[in-house]
Amino acid sequence: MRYDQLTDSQRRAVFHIEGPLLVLAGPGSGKTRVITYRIAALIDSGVRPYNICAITFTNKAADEMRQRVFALGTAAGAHISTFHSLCVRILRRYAAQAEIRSNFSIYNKTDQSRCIKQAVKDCNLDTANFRPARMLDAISTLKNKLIDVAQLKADADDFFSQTLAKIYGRYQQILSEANAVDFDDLLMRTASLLQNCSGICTELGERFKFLLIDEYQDTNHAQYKIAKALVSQHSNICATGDPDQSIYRWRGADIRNILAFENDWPEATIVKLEENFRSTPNILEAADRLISFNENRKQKKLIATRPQGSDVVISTVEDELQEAEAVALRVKELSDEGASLNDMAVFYRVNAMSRVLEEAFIRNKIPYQIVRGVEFYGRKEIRDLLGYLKVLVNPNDEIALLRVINTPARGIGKTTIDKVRAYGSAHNITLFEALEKAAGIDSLSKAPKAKIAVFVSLIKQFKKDTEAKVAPLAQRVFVESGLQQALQVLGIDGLDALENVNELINSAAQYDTQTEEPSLIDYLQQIALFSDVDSYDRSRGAVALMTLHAAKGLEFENVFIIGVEDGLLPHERSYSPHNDDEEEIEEERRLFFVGITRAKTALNISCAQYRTIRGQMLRTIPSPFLFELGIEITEPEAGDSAAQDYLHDSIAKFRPDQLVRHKTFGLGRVKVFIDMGDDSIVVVRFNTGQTKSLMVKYAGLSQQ
DNA sequence: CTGAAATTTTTTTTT
DNA sequence: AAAATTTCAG
Repeated sequence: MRYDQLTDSQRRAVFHIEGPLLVLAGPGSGKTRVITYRIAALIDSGVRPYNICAITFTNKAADEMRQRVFALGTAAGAHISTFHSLCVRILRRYAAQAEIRSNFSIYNKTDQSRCIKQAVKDCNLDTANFRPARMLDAISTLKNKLIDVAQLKADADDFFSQTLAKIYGRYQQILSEANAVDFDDLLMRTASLLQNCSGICTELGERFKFLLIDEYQDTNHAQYKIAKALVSQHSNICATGDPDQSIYRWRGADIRNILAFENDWPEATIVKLEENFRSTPNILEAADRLISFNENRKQKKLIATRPQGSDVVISTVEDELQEAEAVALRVKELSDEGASLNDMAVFYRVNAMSRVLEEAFIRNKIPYQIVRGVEFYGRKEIRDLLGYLKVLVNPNDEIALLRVINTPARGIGKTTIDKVRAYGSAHNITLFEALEKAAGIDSLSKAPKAKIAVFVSLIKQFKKDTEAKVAPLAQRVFVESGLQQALQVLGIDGLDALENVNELINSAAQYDTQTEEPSLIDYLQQIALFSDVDSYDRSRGAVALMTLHAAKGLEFENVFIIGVEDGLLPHERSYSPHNDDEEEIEEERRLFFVGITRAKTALNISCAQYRTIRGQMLRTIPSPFLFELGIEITEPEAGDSAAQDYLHDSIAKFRPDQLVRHKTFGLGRVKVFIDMGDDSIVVVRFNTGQTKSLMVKYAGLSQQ
């Protein structure tokens, strides 16, 4: 009875129980609903929830899927997570066979970058010729293709590959000494575990009798291999996705996985979902015309089911300031007409574009949220506290140890650390072990030895608590490590940081209550896999600002896509000097397609004539994609449109304690504001220590 | 050893 | 323009 609302093709996907199934689902085709109902149908047909594994693209999507399944009234217990989370679970469970200790650290970009620099240095190579970022990229590509060091060494036939093999080898060695893995390792290690240990492969195949993978167009080779291994006994795989929405090629996603599904599983049933229940015909026509310019694709229809709506608007504006102002004004209008801010979003190609928007939203007093969750965990104070926690769980984690050993400053400087490291590598022990034996290191004088001893005992004190709940321990570490005091003495400058740490401890407390068996290991491994959209809260009554990539899988009544200019979308880097030009341009086109198809009823696209890029105001060229939409482009109105006026007709007002930024003095806080219309004066105390009285009209202060 | 200042580098998207 | 890194002064 509860399946009544499904269309025929959705029904076919939902009730296909046994054997391989590929659901080619266009945007807005109710794919998520199909997956949810399919899980329910499986359970209705007698499958135990325990035997179902659904893989989503983000943690957020996994959370929502769990809630949806729960809302259908089916028994809980199906495993629903991202590929990476699943791999963490598997690697922890079969740590011994995977040749890893289960308390492994997961290294992010910053950590990886430290390791690769060390690796290049250890190989006696110059970081100018072997750019760390490029090396990491190359290694990531190799890992996604499941090429390990030994294989690269065997295949390397030119100088670059041979050198890369050396760096790769050393990099892996550094990670393994730190008992750490990077994101790609999670997949690669799981893939090789499944390949080399047939017992484990069988065991997991029996556990997960039904595998569902969403966003299959964005799986990479490693994920493909893992999926294949998991279903090797029963072939109960259901992949859902849309080749036209593949936007992660640069990260190793291989669109061939979805295009060649029928080759892998010749008996596969294929269901196409071409009806679109999301967008108005206007929007769909634009999307369809755009994507049809891609050569490399399978024909697919976009069938509109909604009645015709308003036109898609493409407007040209003077520069990014006016673009942002125009968006803000339109948001206000819509909001005044009764539209919900929750249901509006602005998409852009690069994160740097959010700043101007943010200022416009603040100026217009419109609530907004920038969807960038990982940024929170990148803050200094957060990484410092997490650094301590990581050391507690995994004392081999040298990156974390080096981070916290002298944070807050406790007189253990570079020279001291270098001596201890030298001792450590000479005696083939880890840095932490060397610190424990610091008293016996001859090259150290008395003072540093004492300081090290204090640090070591501090860590050992904390360690007694690692089995308990996370939040109290985090709180204790924050206080007793001296981090809290270091922030408190900063006074007003440390308030934001203190606030952030509080937020972290709160979220840890939430983890403690929501998780069945909370543990510090699990907590750290989970937050390492946090993604941008995971922080998005649709109920916050705020307009969402995010990159086009983050927009994947979401939908909004009103969508704005800004900066549709050549060099930005398509991004200049996709006109790479080397190979595959067309492939990359097509991916950019798909990215635009994804953005457009998020819109339910109104879509505003804009393109500025000038844009400030890296501090320089440059003339732009409209994106070639704009002309592919088949929509007339609105030129900027001559004279005084509302958007052009805001800079001239209103002198900004400030209030005491407000944060402002000055071009040369930097950040400061308003002490006094004297409102005299055009001649208003503002007194600001800058972080440099100086206090200045400025004429508002000349100061060029930006509100923070 | 520390913190500030000067210099250099990097500039797409992110699980 | 912002971030990362190195150098410098105390």
